Amino acid sequence: MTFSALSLVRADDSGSAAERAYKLIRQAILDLTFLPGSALSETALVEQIGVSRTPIRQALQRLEHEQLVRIFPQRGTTVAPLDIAGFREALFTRVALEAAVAAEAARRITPQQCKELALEVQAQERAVTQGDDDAFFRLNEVFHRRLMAIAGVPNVWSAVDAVKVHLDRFRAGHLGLNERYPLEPVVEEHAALVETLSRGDGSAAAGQMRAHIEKVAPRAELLHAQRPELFSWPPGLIGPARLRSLPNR
Amino acid sequence: MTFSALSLVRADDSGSAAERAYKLIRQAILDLTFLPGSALSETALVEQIGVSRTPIRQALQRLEHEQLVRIFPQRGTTVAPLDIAGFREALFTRVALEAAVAAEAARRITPQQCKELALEVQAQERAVTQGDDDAFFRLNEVFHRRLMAIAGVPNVWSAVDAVKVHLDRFRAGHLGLNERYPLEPVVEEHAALVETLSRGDGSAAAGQMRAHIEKVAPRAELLHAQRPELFSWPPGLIGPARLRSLPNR
DNA sequence: CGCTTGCAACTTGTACACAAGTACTCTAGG
DNA sequence: CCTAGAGTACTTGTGTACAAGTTGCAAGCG
Repeated sequence: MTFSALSLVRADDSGSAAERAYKLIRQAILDLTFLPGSALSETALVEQIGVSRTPIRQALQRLEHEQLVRIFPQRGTTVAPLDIAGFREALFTRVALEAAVAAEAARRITPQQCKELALEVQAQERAVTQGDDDAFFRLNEVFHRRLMAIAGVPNVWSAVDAVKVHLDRFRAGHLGLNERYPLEPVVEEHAALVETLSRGDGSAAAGQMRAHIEKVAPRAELLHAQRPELFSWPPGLIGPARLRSLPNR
Repeated sequence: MTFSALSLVRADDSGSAAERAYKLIRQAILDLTFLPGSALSETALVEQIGVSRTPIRQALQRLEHEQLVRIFPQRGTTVAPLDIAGFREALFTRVALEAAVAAEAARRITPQQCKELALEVQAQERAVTQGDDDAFFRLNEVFHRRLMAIAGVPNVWSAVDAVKVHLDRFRAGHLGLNERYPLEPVVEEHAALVETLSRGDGSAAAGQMRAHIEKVAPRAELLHAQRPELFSWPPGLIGPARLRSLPNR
């Protein structure tokens, strides 16, 4: 196809060509424009995105590092299939980090910061009431990052971010399913967490955070039942048997 | 200089040129062949390593992703200085993850696995007795990875590995200091941990692991006092004032 | 009919030339 | 002597040609 499904997503010309390519390909993988298991041709991406192979390759290598694609030297590049084991491990990682953050935040938080967090939760509530899911997800991310700043470890977010994509891949929005994940309880849990933090109860805050994040756990099996084809290597492309026979990296 | 300090390290011709360049540059940064804060010229690395700019650039971008170098577009690339705040956050991250792993491992471990762990600890003891520090560090890594496998989350190691380098940079071996970090207590802590795991006491195991890893905490301030020049941008190269005036990324 | 072998069409990996942008220096003018 | 400005020598970013390797098919042979 000459017309690019990618450039229709958004004509974002900010940043370097490599950065643009990275964001476009990443978004296309997350919203299933590129299906898990399908082959990614560098030359095809060159035509679709409109930059040369160099920035394309930079983008693909970043994506391989976060395990969204898999590069087989001299053979091809594919979108990584959804993976339940990977989901479980990403969840474990995020829970461990954010529970520790919550505990530390409870020790350090100031009354002023409590008020600010409460205001953020109110903003989240408004977004949910208005049905603006995208706005809520942004505010949700801000909220979790703020807790890390309060705990004095703002850069722990980068560690969370590295695994978060493997949880977000299972979001219904990305999968084109109609089932809307109910957001009201999420806001309530945030409010309860702020209350616990204000009491300075670290271990309770950690427990609440753990439960809060683990609420997404059922998604994996649910979607595995609904869309099993997204969890395996499709036949006819780069054969999984052949690839698995050479388990590089 | 025409002669390469890098190629003298080891003539490793395995893997792709990019992989080779990555390992060589990374090792050179860790053992202070390339000093923190110093400029890294791509063309100079081309001559030293003997590959073209393309794999060099791939390596530098990987290193930037793990925050060992910093790339300033159109200006230059520098080795990241040592950073106490980064050390603290890396420590926080590793402690949170490994404590959670220890707790989960305590729930899942089998008697057979207990015996295997005990054997590993004995091997560690032998390495320490023989003064083979490198062997011990390898066995230490194997031990921590084994716990993750037992806990059912083997890939959590990649998250630990991503921050571990910012702890290892502070190791005396890398810094060329004579102070030898006493390894005997480390082995004892491992033995005690295995004993706790065999009892299935998750919360005790988590606490022991936390204390075990946090033992390295004093390193940061200690070395900051001894080698403060490694913690800031040296003057005369790419000036920190100018760089900081354009805080991109 | 089944197997082997060689060719053709892909893939990613590497090298290199050039483009775009920055910083330092030297010179000319006040 | 000091300052402003242009030029030069760097830097990283990008495009592109070519090298190395793999897959699949198809023709030929036993």
